[in-house]
Amino acid sequence: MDDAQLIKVLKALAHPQRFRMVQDIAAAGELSCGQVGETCPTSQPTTSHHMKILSDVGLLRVRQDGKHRFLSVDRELLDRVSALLPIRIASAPARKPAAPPRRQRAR
Amino acid sequence: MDDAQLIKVLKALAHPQRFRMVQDIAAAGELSCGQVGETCPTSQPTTSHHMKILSDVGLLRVRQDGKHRFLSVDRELLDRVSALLPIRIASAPARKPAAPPRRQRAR
DNA sequence: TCGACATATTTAGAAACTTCGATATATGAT
DNA sequence: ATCATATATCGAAGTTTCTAAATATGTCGA
Repeated sequence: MDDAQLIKVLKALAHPQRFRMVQDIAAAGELSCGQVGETCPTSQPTTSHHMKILSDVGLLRVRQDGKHRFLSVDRELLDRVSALLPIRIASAPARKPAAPPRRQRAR
Repeated sequence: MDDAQLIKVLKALAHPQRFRMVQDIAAAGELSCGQVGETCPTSQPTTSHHMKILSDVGLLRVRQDGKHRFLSVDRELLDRVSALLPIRIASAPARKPAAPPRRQRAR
């Protein structure tokens, strides 16, 4: 997983409602979309939209069963993100001055 | 640190430029605002804006020295966030249906 | 005090995000 | 086939975030 992907996962989690959805699904092990919606204060389309964001980055797995879609949390991905975060920040290569299109004064 | 604060830190990190700034500062140990700006493709006000967001959530420490402000990464906070993330998601209490202002059908 | 440098704030427009109502699609039951 | 349920998509309004130009603030040295 590269930095860009890591950042996408962080962004997906950095929203109160999505964070709670992940918590709820993790607590239950597996929930249908409708069950997740029951604890959400927002409309069904909004809930669906957030679930898409979470599954797009891989945090949620989707299993279809009849007319239901059951969601579960990919804990392995979550753990990988958690473990990677400090590493990616601590051991990034030092970078030298980038592009010149800038207004800052060099010393 | 409660969930809301955790989410704020994640949100602060979930931006490519801010993430890189943290990486650069961590790699150098300490950098002045101007030095950070040298590797940023954006204007000085924008860079300053992002630094404020990062320091507001506590990810960056600021030390003033003369006319320079030196930034360093609070690795302890970063480690705490990293360690807390899977825990907060894995061990959140199960929640039952919330407020009724919803359009979703109960089963 | 004045001038130069380093950083912050204000202002404003563009872009992205969130949300919802309406509607569409898919699946199982009758 | 038709209908009801479950979920997704579309379109648009409201809000927030990002960005930069202009300006302000603060600090040092002369």
